[in-house]
Amino acid sequence: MSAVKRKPRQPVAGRKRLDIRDVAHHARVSIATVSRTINRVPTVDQELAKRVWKAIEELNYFPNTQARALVSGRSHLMGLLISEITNPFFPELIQGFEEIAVKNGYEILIGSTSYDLERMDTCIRRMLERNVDGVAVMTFGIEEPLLEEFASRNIPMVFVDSGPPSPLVSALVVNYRHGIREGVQHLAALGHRHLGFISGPLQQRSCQLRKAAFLDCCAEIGLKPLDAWLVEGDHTLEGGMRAMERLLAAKEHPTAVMCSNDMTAIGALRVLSHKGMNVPEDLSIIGFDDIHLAEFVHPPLTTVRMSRTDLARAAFEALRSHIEKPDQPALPSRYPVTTRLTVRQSTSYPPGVSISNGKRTVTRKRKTAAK
Amino acid sequence: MSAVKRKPRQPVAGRKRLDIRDVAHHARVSIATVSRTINRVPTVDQELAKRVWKAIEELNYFPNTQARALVSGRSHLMGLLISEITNPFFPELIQGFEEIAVKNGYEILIGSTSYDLERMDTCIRRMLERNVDGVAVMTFGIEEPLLEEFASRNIPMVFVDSGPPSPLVSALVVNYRHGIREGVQHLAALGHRHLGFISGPLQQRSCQLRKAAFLDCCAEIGLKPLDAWLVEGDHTLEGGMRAMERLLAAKEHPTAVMCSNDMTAIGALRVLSHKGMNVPEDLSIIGFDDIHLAEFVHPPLTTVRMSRTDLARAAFEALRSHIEKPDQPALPSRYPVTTRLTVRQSTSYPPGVSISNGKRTVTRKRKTAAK
DNA sequence: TTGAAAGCGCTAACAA
DNA sequence: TTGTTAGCGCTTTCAA
Repeated sequence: MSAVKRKPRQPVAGRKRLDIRDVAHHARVSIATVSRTINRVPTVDQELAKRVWKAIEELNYFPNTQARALVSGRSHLMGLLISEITNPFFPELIQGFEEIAVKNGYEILIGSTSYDLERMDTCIRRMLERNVDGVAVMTFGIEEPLLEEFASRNIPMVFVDSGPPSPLVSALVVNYRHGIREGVQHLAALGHRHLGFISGPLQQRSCQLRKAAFLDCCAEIGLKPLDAWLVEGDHTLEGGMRAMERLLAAKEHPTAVMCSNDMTAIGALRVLSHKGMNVPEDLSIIGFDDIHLAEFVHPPLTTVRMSRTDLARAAFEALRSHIEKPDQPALPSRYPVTTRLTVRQSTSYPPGVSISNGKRTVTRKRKTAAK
Repeated sequence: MSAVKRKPRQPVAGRKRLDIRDVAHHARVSIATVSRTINRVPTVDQELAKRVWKAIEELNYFPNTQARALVSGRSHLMGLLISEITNPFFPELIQGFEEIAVKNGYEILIGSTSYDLERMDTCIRRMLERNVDGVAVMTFGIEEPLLEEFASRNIPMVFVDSGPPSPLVSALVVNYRHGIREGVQHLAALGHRHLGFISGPLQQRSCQLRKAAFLDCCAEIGLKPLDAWLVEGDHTLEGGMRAMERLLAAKEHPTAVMCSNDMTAIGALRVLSHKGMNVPEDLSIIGFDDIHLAEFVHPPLTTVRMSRTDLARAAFEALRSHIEKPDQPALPSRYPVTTRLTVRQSTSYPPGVSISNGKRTVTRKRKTAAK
């Protein structure tokens, strides 16, 4: 009952921050009013609000996020689960996500799974412990049962291409077909009839979709790639090299190869260059993603662009609407993201077809002229 | 006085997590004992501890980080301030830092400044708001007065190459000279006398140091590069291209060029390839960093390796010792990080010197043979 | 419209 | 060795 005098706890040496009481005192109002002002509750008197803001300004106060999170049950933290931070696609995605998240008052917790179950588990645990308000699963199709942990706690998620159906889960639906069709038709228009495809790891849903889109788009125009021209890579540069070597080992090889991502394409380019083959004269290559680097390889890569900014924005918005309007009846649960071809210099006529179907065609220069 | 019955607040629909009380109840002990058990306070009875762990296991309980942070004053969050997440050097650094941080119970908050003062300010504010326990400033020498915000709050910091002197600040001291000397002497041993250098942005301390090390190492062996051979880049691929073009515009150009980072070197390689010049036959190139990509450009890049893992580990340890042993009298405040040359295929004899000083030398193949 | 006060889940001081 | 309890800084209910 009686207030026993205790020595006040000082958590870490001298690290005492200003708190809401200091502001309240300075502005001669109650802490409740300060809280309401900060949270822009409309019923606060103009005059008082002004005093509060002035005090905040003068003291350079900002609220303690942990306390806020503790009491409100919202951490303003979003988990961002990616495959591999060293794949250049992801930093670009992170950048986009971070930008929009920060602008809207969220912080992000990045988890890099490296396609490893145990790491995935650690990432999920970290996110659970930090109480993320939502999770963007940008691993492109490794949907683990592990993710049930989020679902069972009613933590919203957003997936790419897939994801368990649930009221709190949305999906970014990437229209691979659009860009891939442009790519296939671009090759066909150049005269290619022998197309190959280096896929990503086929246990990933997204990689299956890309490959299927490629095959369908070929079929649409009556093309049927040989089995030996369909090789599985792993979305790394090294994997791309290995895959291209396998492709070239076939008795006949295609005159154009589409790759499931740009790193794969860059690996393919390396192998061709090592073997003394010229791109696009001897073989055309198309990538996928349009990472920054794509423009700077030799030759600059023709590729299907999937915008990181679009992806990041859609993922963020999907999560935000679930978090902030949890009882909205009809939230969109599918967010479309499109893809489109960017033509650069890794594609041209197939060998020996530079004058075909009556059109006079200009042969490309071997070396790009220096500007 | 009287306990008024209130409707218990339910923060977010159904998101009720288990708390320490549930565990206490389940294990038939007090919450204090649960807390002590979790925090491994040695005075807990073995028997009780066992019961507590069992309860934790059975309930799949884990503590609420925000509550812990609030009461302990420690967020177990470290800020990681980098320049540009899309520069491949940084994801590799982040990966290393994240790995060691997570293993030790810390989470990281990444701030990408993009060399922009305003963004830097935002990053600092975010870190302050989230109450980071320490900050690793890996921007390589943009020390802003803004960082005073941390110092004035007694938040430990670690810098690369520099940083304001203070008891809570440590510095990673990179021995640029070691690797750069190896590079310069490697070139000299091959017969090069005309060396150029493409620096990074010279307002960065780290870039000044690299350039100075290069010049000193040249001087050591009696070499003095022409002014026209010392060009400033900006550590991007595009910047490297521009810089190399400027270098080639000089009346005479050097026979070997060292670059302040690998992206710059890769840009330089591009330009040379566009101009039809062969590396290393016409010009040798050395990079700096040894990013993953360095091995995969054409030709594979000879470069000075600065280990991201070493850097990350040193930064983490520096912060951790300040955070966890704040009153340790003699903490190391300088952590050495070394660099060393990795020889690949972008360096060779200067043109026309392939048979020199009596040694018979093998001319390199133009194309690397395919394996 | 405002203020007092009850917690959010936890740690740690103190009492037993 | 264990339990009781006062806060950590904030939001929000309730009463005024």
